[in-house]
Amino acid sequence: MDHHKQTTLFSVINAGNALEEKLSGELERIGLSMAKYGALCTLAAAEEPLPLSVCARQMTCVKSNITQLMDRLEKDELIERIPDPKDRRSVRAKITEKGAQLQKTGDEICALLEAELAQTLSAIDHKSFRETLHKIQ
Amino acid sequence: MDHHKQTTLFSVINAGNALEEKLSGELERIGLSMAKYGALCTLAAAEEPLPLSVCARQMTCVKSNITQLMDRLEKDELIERIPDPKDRRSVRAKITEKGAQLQKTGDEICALLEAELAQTLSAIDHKSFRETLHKIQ
DNA sequence: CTATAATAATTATTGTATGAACTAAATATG
DNA sequence: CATATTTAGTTCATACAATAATTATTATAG
Repeated sequence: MDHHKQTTLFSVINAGNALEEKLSGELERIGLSMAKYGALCTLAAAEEPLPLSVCARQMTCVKSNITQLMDRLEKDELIERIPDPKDRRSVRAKITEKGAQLQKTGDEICALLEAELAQTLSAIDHKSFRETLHKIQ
Repeated sequence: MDHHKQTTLFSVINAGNALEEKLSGELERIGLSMAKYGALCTLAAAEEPLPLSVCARQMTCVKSNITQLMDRLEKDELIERIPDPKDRRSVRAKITEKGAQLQKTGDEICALLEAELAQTLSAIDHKSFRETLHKIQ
């Protein structure tokens, strides 16, 4: 869904969306969406199964979203839900071997896009560009 | 749904998402979403009712998406569907007075955010920043 | 002219995201 | 200790975006 305003505001928004679409197109070929890949990254970085509420906090989304996302990831056998004996309210998401492998493949795809982007932007100072963008968040 | 990779790729994606979220939060206060505002902008710029397929093309999204979006806009009385006597397959979306007014209010919100962004980025050359971002799309 | 193609829009299904209402369990407070 | 509050997760309703399949109409080819 594109917008066509010639402003810096929409330049940033459209550039972000264009890259997101490109990345999500690549991820799709290995059966991942941005949401699934993001969840797998969070779980892979954690090195221990995370409570779903922690996932929601780290991924800055609401709990109900995580519930559904984990449902889909579980159906794909990329994670499994395990009960937490310390807190019987809590459910922890544990990344499977299959999930960990797919996450790594996703990282490789990101690295390729990052390299491609570096080419596109070769004329400018990446670090200052990134710092500028970071001000926006 | 945030991602946390420290790359230029995700700097652009996250910056775009941050601005989009900010804008959509402001638009929400006048009852608009990004999708609704985008459709109203397209129709307001056209100065004549547009066939839904033309809307889909201009907004780079699929027709089924437009069908649903126009359903919601029609329920809000921001557009109305009118039949096309020239081609009985075609349905044209006509922006209402209420829709046109809301679209203008949306433009004002965008202008405020653009000004705010200009402040944030005051140290850099906006034009070259925009051109850099434009390479990405 | 008739059979076939292409086009316009809708419906149905799925994925992603949010918020509200709910259940169960843990924690805090009187 | 009993009650109230908070926290964890799910379910439900809604919005938005995409795909595939369907219907209706128009255009094209033989």
